[in-house]
Amino acid sequence: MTENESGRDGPIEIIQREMTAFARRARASAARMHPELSLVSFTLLSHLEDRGGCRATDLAAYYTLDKSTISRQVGALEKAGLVERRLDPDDHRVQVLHLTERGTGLLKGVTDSRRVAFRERLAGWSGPDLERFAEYLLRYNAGAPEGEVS
Amino acid sequence: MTENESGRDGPIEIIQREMTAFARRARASAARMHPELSLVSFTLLSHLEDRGGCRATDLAAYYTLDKSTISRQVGALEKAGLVERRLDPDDHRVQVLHLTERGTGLLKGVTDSRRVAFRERLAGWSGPDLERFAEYLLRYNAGAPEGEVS
DNA sequence: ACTCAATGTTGTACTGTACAACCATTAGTG
DNA sequence: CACTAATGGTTGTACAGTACAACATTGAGT
Repeated sequence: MTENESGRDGPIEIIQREMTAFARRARASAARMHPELSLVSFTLLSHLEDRGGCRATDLAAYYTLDKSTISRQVGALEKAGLVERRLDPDDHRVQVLHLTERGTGLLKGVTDSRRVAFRERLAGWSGPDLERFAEYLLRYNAGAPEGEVS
Repeated sequence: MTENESGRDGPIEIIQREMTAFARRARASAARMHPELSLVSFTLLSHLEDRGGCRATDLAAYYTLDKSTISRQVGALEKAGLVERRLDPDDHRVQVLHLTERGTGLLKGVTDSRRVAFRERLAGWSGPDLERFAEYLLRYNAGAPEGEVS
């Protein structure tokens, strides 16, 4: 092994820098595009839609966020009428969270316009390049350290 | 063009989701790894090192941050002894920012340990895959919307 | 010389987040 | 069964990061 691992450090440096750059911008960028739904809210709502409802604890575990953070986020989403809490009849500690109709609608709008933005941004890419890039990202994120599953 | 642009939407959806997931985690992840230097501080210090010193306004423009944000960030970095402000003799409005010795040292430490982390995370990747992934990320970020150059 | 632009700092406010203390409820054990 | 422990959630508090607007200082252009 050479000093920089046989030239692997070049690409690694770039990957590090570019992922970091992206991360630094993403929140603000998302906020500019969708002032009505932050990146965090968007992902929480998406998760709710994917799962067809889940508990606050599940969200906390999935996103590695504190339960208090989730509690307040969900509180805000509820106040905005995007989410509703249903008491679980079997376990009265639990509130099952569901998208409201309004939440579903807003999520759909934002999802669509995000898709359009990504489509535009990736417009010049060939099909195979898109597929490889997607695959690389999956692989990269799958290797996330302990407890950072998404 | 079919409804979903000839199957391009699959990968696009994945790219969107995975980039977003990464962005959501990056800050907290960086903070866990390096409690002594936030992701933002790290990038500011890096920029200073790259450029060999620059003005607060340059940082603000480069990172699309408000000048007040930069002012306070730099203030904190200065208080921590990582950065020093030198009055520009030609223009007394300007402070040229430079890494201190301590700043250089800390930056080096964090940079190294980040490199190690990324190396580990990408350990199973082939050379060509690393290169392609790096290339894709560059290309992707180069296509960032207006004013989001890094 | 006067006005205008550029550089920064400070006051204020909001979001996202964590941690710790707490309440309510359920589960496990002697 | 009764008590203790674990689980689910909320609330108090604190901090980082950020923006916007008002301001002070300094330099530039007519």
